[in-house]
Amino acid sequence: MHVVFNLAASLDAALQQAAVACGLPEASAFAPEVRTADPRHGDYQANGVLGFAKARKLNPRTVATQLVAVLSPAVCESFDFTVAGPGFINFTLRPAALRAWLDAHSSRDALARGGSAAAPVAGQTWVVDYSSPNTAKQMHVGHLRSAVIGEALARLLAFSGARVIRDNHIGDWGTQFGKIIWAYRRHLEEAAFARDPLEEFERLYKVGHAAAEADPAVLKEAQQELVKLQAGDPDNLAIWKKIGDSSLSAFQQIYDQLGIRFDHTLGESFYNDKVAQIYRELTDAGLATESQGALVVFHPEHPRFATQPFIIRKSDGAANYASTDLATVLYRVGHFHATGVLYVVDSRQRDHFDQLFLTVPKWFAHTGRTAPELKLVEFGTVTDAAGKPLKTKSGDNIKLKELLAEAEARAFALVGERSAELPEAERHAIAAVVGVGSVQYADLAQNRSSDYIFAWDKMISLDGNTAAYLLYAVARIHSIFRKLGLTPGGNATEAGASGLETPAELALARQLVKFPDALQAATTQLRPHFLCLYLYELAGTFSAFYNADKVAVDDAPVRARRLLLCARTLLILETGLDLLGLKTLQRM
RNA sequence: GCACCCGUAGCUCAAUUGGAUAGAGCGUCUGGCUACGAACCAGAAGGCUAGGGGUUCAAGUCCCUUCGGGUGCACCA
Repeated sequence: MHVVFNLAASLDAALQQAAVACGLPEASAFAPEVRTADPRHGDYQANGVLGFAKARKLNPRTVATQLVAVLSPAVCESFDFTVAGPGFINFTLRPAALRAWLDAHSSRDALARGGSAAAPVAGQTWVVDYSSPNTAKQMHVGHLRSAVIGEALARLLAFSGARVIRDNHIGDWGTQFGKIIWAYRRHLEEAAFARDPLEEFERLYKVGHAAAEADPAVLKEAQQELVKLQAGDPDNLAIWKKIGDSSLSAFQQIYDQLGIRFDHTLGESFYNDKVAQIYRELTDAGLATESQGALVVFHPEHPRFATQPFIIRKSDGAANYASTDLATVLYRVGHFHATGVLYVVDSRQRDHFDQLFLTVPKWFAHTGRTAPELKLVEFGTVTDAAGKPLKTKSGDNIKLKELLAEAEARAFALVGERSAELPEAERHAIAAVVGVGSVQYADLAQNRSSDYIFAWDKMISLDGNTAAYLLYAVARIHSIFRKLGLTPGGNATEAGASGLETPAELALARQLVKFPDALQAATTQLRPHFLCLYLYELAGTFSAFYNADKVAVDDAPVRARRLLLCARTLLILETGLDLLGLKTLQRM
């Protein structure tokens, strides 16, 4: 029996063929709309007959019955189906078809081949613009979501066959550097700098900022430092470089914990010499005009941006983030040949990106270029229980370094409770995976658009839709194989497996074959929570199976088929968690 | 003032973009370890989807409106 990776998509195609075969009027306009179904109704359901029939004054049930009568032999072999309700077609996979899918998808490579076979992004080049902190400041909780969500999306796109370019668009060219350099020259504490350069730069910024606030003469001096820096003064450039280097190495420690590795770190300074071309082209195209001394773009067709300007050059002649973001688009198209760009940013920047996305197509059209697809992947704010932006008690931003350290400490305490018998070094290693994974997963599991309430108890919790629950399922499966001295997915382990039979076995197999749907939903909609939800349900279905049917039974064919289910569950859980950016464990 | 986002069980969140009886977890209650990890499982209770109107075979989802919350709006990104 031949089975494809994405069964829903294959049913969709089969129904379209059937529409032609049974001579439906306007058959080419028929969209079957096959989706995974509530288990009460089967494995997949086609909803499209209703709308199609209604619009042509046909009886939906009659149309559905006609379609079903001419379904291809391949579909009939794999599925049972019925016409139900007002005109739904329900499909239920036969056990042999479930088994065939599981046999055909026994490795990560097989899953990846399936995932990229029909994916729209396969072969395309996508730049993912995420994380993007400012230098001279430590990363704080506000930087968490972009990093975590961006990394997951980058992995998902790559798994679907896209060429992915991870670009950390750091803020390394702002006005803050004048104040830092001013303070660096006067108030640097060598010992503190040696201990943690970034913390010292952060302190120097506060010193410089306060001094400039208090004394206009200082402000002037700081501005002079900035002018010197921008004019290429070697001393100031050296200080600026030092700030950048120490910032990047501090960022890298966080990225290492989160499993993030960028291909490029091209910050605002990189585009410093590329903005003049932007001013010129936008002006020549008639898009940019002078207003109140600034160079701005209006969009007359838009209700708000007809009057709310997109400022691409400040009235003092300096670039701002609109200038550099425009230059960045051009670079990514010209240099990386990007099909599109994902901007993983806080939803408060919506206006800016709406304006950017309105400007780029007009600009590219005027200059005879093909505009890339620009997509805003926006996310809500991280808040406390009261719904206010998360801060420390003293009102500062919570440092990411400290947040991750606390997550590990909480996980370590938990591992001590549950698995005191493991060596301490292993407990620490486990705590690192569980702690950081919990933070990542709690963020990813929720629909990114909404604000996100940060709560340790919910996050590090052992049950519910959490990282620990999923990691536990993974560890338990590894444990089965370890006890039996077998390798997951090994040919010998699964040889002679009999057909799937018990309700728990079948339920687990049904859940496994729906991985492609979750993968597709998460990737095309750029919403990792669809994958999280799926993996959580898979882990739950596995636990039910594990409780209902003993794996290590004496009956060899039964044991082999249950080991096969264990191995596929493990494969999909580990693949899925890896796509989300989480590490997994063999013991915990 | 203008614009955008949001309001789902006591709490935290889903609902495959208009599909069938709105689902999970936490908390509460009842059961299950001399079987492979109980960090688990089986079950119960809990809802006028903020209120009102509309669109259609079908609305938590789309349109209008009221109320409540959040965010953005001339040079910080």
